[in-house]
Amino acid sequence: MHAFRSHTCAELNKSNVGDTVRLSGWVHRVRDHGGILFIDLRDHYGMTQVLCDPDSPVFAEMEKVRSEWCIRIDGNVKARDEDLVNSKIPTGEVEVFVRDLEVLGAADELPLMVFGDQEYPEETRLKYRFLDLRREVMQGNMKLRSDVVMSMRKRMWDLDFREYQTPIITASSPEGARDFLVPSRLHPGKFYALPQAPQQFKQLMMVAGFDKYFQIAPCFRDEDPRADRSPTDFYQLDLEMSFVTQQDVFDTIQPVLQGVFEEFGGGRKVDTNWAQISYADSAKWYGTDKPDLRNPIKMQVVSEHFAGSGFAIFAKLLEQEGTEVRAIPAPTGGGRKFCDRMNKFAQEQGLPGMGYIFWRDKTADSVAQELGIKVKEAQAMLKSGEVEGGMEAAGPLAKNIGPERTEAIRQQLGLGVGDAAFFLGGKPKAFEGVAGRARDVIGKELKLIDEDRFAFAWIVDFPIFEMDDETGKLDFDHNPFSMPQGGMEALNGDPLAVRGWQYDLACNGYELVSGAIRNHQPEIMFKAFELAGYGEDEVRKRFGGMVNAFKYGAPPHGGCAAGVDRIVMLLADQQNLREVVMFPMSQRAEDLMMNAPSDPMSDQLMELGLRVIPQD
RNA sequence: GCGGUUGUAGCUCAGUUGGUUAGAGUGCCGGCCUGUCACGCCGGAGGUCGCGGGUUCGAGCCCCGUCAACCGCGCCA
Repeated sequence: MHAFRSHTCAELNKSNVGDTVRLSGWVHRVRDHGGILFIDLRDHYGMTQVLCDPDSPVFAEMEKVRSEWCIRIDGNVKARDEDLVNSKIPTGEVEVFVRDLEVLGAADELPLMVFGDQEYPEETRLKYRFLDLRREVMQGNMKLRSDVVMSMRKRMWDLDFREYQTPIITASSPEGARDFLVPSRLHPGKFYALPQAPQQFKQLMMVAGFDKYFQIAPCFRDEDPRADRSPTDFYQLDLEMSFVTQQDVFDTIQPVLQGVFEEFGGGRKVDTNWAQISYADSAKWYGTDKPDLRNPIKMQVVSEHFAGSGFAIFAKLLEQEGTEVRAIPAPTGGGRKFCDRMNKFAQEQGLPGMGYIFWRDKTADSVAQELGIKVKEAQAMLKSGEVEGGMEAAGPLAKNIGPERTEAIRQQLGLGVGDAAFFLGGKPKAFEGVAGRARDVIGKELKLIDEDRFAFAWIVDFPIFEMDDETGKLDFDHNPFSMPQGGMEALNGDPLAVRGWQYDLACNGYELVSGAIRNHQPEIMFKAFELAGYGEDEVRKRFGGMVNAFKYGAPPHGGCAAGVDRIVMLLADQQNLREVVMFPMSQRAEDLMMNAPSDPMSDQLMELGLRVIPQD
């Protein structure tokens, strides 16, 4: 017999009754009845109940094993009586009577239990990741991740893409995120960098004529983390193709991702029509470039109703250049308590507040006020129909701007009794972010979001440049490698008006994909960099390899990269990336299990010609 | 760098207006138990209430500072 097992813990069934078997696994749970002892033995594949009584030669030893010990047992497969079958596990019709036991690895008292669904603090889970990973949910998440990656690979191969590896140690690229630097021993004082993405390499592959490239590529960025952003490294389904337009890239990647979501989405609805929304519209309607389109709320500009109105704050504001007032409609949000809570939310987010109007059935209070009569009389008149009921607008804003403007707003937003609308004013850049987050919160609180759906949209027409408000300097808004729409001609006009062949894919409020048709013409590239304040020498120094390559017959090309971790996170229905990463860093970019980062040995530093500046 | 939340037994948590010896569940140790599958019953050990300072007759609780974890902002071509 094999040294460790004849079967896995998921394999045995009625057909094995009478067999002598050998199983290895972990002690999931012990139920000791004195004269009889049950142990659930678990491995990667499943669970088998093994048992023991004083007839077994190893009964005394079996009584000593505890949760999460790794053991090997030999025994006989027995059928369970009909009333003892456990229908919860596939092996529930049988059990194994233990005749021999070998403790392969005993376990100390556990810092976290594998059994059960107790929640544990991240710190504990990360420090004892190997235990955390033994839990059923985590085993499932990791298997899902592996399956998703396999499916992506297969789908890409089926589209005639091939997977090529690119360097992990490369040159620092000055644009974009912060690089991880790697000191060079052979060139003391010089540094390599880990790639933020294989961006330049994949473009060089296109110049080299490979036509269709993809890679499940590790990317390294030294940026502060978020729940949906790993602080050190993450994986992308990276792809690039030659002789394509933006639409070609969309038509290529959509079936791949849609297919993956359909395959692993557990029956949740997957959008088949992916809208294309301009960056400007997305900002206006949703306050973000990665809108959650499961949320039906669409913001609207309502400046005209406030200009010159009795609401002085907005009326005055609108006299300034570049300002506007936007409304966030909130269907079913028509209650003072909810509106006040949202106003408070805006204040917590750093805005002065968020005005609101809500619509309700006319109350006796307001009829009484209007007619100068007692509330009781008003009640009676409403009831008898003497006074017409109907709808009224409530909230301080409605009073200030008067009934006509209020009604015009209501009609524009298409709202009715029981609904509310929130208003934000100023320069869009200053309030858009908060508006977007408010839209999320409103959608969640009012349960307007269809949780059972993956909602996709391409966000297109990103601006190439942005103006730094403080310095007044132009800089790249996104990435400097994108082709401006309109080419050289466009760059000779107003740079802030130039849009790029550049796009993101938004899904349920996450940016899942980012990409572009690349700028493969050196003159256009130099011009773009020049506008952003980088001279030709500078560009040659920083991107020399690629610029040089573009002088030798560069094909038009483009592509994108999809965030593998985020895709798996959505599929696994998790809110945090760490749930789908085998060995993630903590929020402070530390590996609590491996103890990284750590102090270097002094001879390591010596060899590299480095000295560490002490931090007080 | 900034803001929010949290920090009490190995683990998950409760702890009232500041008031006697800080509790529960689970795990651990011991005892009983031959059909459990979240086994049950009895007993026991286990605490720098994150850390430092302050207010008070008295602090787990109030104040100040600090550390850590997480969430968010800035940042993320």
